[in-house]
Amino acid sequence: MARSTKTEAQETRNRILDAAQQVFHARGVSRTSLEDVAQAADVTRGAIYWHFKNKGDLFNAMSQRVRLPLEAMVQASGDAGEADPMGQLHSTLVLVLRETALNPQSRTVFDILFLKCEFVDANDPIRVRRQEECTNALANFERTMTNAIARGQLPEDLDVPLACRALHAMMRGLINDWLFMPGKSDLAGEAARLVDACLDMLRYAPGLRSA
Amino acid sequence: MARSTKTEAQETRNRILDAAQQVFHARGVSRTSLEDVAQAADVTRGAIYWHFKNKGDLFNAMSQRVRLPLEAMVQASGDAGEADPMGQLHSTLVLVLRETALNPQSRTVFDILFLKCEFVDANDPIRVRRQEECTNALANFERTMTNAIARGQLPEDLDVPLACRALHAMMRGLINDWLFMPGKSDLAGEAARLVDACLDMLRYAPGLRSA
DNA sequence: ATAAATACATTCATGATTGTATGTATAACG
DNA sequence: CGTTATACATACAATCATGAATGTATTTAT
Repeated sequence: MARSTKTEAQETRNRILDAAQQVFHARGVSRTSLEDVAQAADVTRGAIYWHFKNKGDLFNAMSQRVRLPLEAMVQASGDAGEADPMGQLHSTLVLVLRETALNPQSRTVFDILFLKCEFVDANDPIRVRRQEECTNALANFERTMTNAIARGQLPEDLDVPLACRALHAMMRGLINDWLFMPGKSDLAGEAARLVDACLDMLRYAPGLRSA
Repeated sequence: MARSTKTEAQETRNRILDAAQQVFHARGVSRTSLEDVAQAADVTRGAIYWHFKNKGDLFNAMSQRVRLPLEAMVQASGDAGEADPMGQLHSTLVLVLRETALNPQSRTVFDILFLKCEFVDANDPIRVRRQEECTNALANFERTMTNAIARGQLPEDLDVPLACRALHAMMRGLINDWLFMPGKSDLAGEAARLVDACLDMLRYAPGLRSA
């Protein structure tokens, strides 16, 4: 009924974000009203409208919480001075898969992003952000691969842009398939071998060489 | 205002399906009301409720129109008696990618299925159907690969289930990435080389061999 | 200590959708 | 040629979600 201190306000803000995450996951984004979120967070809609502009703003804040750290991880792996670029890439990709599979919060948010929300128009800020993420990941892959070529870890005639797209597709497909068919595979357990296979593809697939 | 002949009724039914496809694509599934669909089809909601039980039923019918033919294609490629299983698999996968990229109706429906609808609960009939499709595709891949191994086209110690998952992930990822970042790559043009790369991975990647 | 800003709760007006119920002109059928 | 089922259109009731407006008890700053 009243005003709380600033730290308490941050707590309620986090409670709202947690509640949104849970309810979005359970009911899908478009089907959940802010009233649903409010009840799950044990506040009223007034509190939500105080902290966030609207549902889109809330959704955005929720997804950023999980995606920013991962984005940073991928970013860090694109260091052009890395002495063992393929080894670094390998451990980063495995980490991403394992984080997806084992960290409940990451899994939940990815589940929402992949299966429980709609990307309507091309200018949807959330979609634009994810596209930027993709572009970023591709750029990091490209840096890593050219570095790997320079150090003899990848063939010189590798078609780098094509290889980057193939690698990215594989990673996204793995996460997508695992989320879509839960319990049908052990992503965390197979992560290392799957990433091995991806990187082997870069090394050995004639189809990825330049014409 | 009145009753039309049976063939005319089928026409209106198709008009409704076309309209649904278009409006779902433009506005996203959950944001489009049946009134929107009705206007786009130049009928009233009464017509929609006559032909379909509700929005979910309409959505289901719309997606089946496109997916059934593709499913049949993949199914046909899983023939255990095929003399050149890898060649057959190659042309089928290329066909799927090209169909996705070049057939506007396929592209639109896939765009809806991948980006513009929500898969809420595990028992959602549409989701169950897609899961069945995946399981089916994986089973076909498995038949093809064991056949290919028998004919010396793939290494004997290939970890077939893992390889199937890798292949499926790659295909889904390619389609997903292309839909998500339209205009950033030429899926149809690169289809053959990308599929080459996938199948090369099966042939040459040590990471996909059994331990 | 007082004024002002804060962190919410409550209330209200409005619009949007849904499913159903009912009306109706006509095609199909015997 | 009359009846019946069909293929819709129209009308209705009920629910729900949104956003803004307003109220209010503190907290913070001065």
